Amino acid sequence: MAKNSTLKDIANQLGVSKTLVSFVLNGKSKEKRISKEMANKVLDLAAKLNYKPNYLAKGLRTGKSMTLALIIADISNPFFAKFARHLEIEASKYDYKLIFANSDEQKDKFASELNFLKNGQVDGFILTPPIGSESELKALKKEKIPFVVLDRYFEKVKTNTVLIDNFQAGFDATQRMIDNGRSRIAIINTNKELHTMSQRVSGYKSALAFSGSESKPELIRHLPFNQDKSSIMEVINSIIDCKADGLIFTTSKLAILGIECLRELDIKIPEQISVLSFDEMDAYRLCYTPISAVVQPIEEMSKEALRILIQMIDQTTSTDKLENVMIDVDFIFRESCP
Amino acid sequence: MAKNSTLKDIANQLGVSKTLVSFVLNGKSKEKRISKEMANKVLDLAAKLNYKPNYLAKGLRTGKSMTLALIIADISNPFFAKFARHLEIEASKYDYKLIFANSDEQKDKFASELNFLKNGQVDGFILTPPIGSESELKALKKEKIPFVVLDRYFEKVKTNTVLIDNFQAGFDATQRMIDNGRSRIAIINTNKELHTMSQRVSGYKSALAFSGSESKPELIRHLPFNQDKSSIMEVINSIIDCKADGLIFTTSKLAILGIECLRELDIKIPEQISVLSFDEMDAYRLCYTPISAVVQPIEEMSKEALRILIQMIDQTTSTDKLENVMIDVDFIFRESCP
DNA sequence: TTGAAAGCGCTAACAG
DNA sequence: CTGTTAGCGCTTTCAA
Repeated sequence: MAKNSTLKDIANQLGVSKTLVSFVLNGKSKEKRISKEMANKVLDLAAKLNYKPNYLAKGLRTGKSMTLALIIADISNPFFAKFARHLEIEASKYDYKLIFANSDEQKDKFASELNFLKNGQVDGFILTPPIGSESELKALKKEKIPFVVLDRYFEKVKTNTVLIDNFQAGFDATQRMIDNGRSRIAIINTNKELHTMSQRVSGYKSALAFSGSESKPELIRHLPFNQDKSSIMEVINSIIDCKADGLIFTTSKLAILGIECLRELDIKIPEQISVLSFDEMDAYRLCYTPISAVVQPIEEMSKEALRILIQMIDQTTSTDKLENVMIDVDFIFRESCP
Repeated sequence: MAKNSTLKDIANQLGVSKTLVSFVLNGKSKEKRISKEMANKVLDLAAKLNYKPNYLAKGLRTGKSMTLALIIADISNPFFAKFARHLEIEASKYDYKLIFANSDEQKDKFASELNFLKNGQVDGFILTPPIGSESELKALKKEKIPFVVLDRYFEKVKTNTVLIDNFQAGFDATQRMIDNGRSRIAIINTNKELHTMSQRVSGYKSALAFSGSESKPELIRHLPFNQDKSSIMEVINSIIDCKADGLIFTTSKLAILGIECLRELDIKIPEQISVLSFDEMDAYRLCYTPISAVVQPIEEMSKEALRILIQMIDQTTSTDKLENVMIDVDFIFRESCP
């Protein structure tokens, strides 16, 4: 690794002090009333030497590493990959770098990744913690480490959180099917221990109740975290036996696999069963099937999350004003079938 | 941000020196012949104080940040997301953290991201550089910064590189269609300036030549970087007019969109046109269409890339033995239709 | 077996 | 307007 030029190099070659160079290079020429010619000399030499500040040194001194960490379930899940994408764009706007790690939705892995990164190398965290991470979040709060929770909600610990109103989304989705004349609407869910997920089902139930019909247990199905196609096939067969005419998938992965199943069974969408999916339009685009969807505005959520996080970091020393903000970003309803 | 406990804290509380504590905590008790009881006292207190080494300080001192950077086209592209996933898993095995950035396949963005990260904060790079990044790579070499190029090949600059043999893959894919009795095989390509991409087409041509038939220009089509469905539709219509009976997509994005087009045109796969895609089985799985595919073993490629990179980093001071290794990872041929 | 001290590159009082 | 100095937390000679 070639040695980079340092502040000292510039200072020495110019016969001035490191302080002066530091001021100029940090844009404090005005503030510190440094002569224009001096400033220019410094700037020129810095450019010529291809000077790059050493962020380790800077960070060590200032206590800010200009690095954020993102701990998500799995970066290869397109939903999270899109978050990563937009978070990186936003972070770079603030001159922050982004480290990421995968928790695989496992509490222990999440905790160890988090712990590994809690060492002054990271100024703040963006997290989608797995079920049961309350104690980790509480620890972070106690340690006053800035973090924001994305697309997750923990009833027992107040945090800054960015998500859509999943209850409302579930309600609207169901209402829409009711409005379109569907009366036996099924819902297939997964990760029901996740608050956001259970809220979607609550919204569904509420919409049904609101319209006078009551929800039928045999049409409400929960699958474990790692669904394979055969388990979905089983559930779908069972809801078909129950004469479902509408079907809501609470995740796009469920939808993609589920639509494959419907195809294999020669069920027509939306004629025989009207289908709606949460999260993505991927299910629609990739399966080339006319369904509607509740879409999370990933870009906007990322922006909000980063805005809050940066604010928290900047406030760390001052008043702790920004506590426990819950940002409900509006979800988007995409229609593609009646 | 709560203040973490430091080496000094431990040293003071135990009435010993920082040196001693450092030795113990870095597992050098044996080597430095430190008494067992002393070592245990240090270890115990460190655990009690929840001591975490400050990586900024450590890095500043040792010149190693234990951080790698990944600069890819776009993390939200599933192909790259999978790389990110496996690279992170591998990196953490070596106790490395991973920063990522997106180049959007733009030379300038790539250069500026790279430049931003070249500051001692990063020990090495994993790169999929866009077309025209030769000078950046040369600069890295000159600066002796460890890096490995993934899934890209630059004829004009020798680097450590990990990729599949795209020529061979193109050859095999085509050969396979020929073996299955297809005689008018079309190929739709994109990013033809990318060496890996043009190699796929070269392999295709070579297989045709090898079998005695010559390649027909009207069946070889190149699309620009950002393809939309309408441009693909146009190309597909044209190759159908040319009576193609086989079709090779050189990327999975092309395949996914292309298969949608074929569906809309009511072309039967594989009866009317036999389809093969590069890169992923996503096209198959998601479109639920019987096609075959050349699959890149992302996990293995990631492992190789990281193995090489770590080796380079460790060797930085010693002999520069590891120069310009080209790892050809075996690709996988997945069959699903005759 | 252990400790003192220097220094990685940078910033920020404080002093002139 | 510019310089001196101390020190962030850690590793590493060198000395005891």
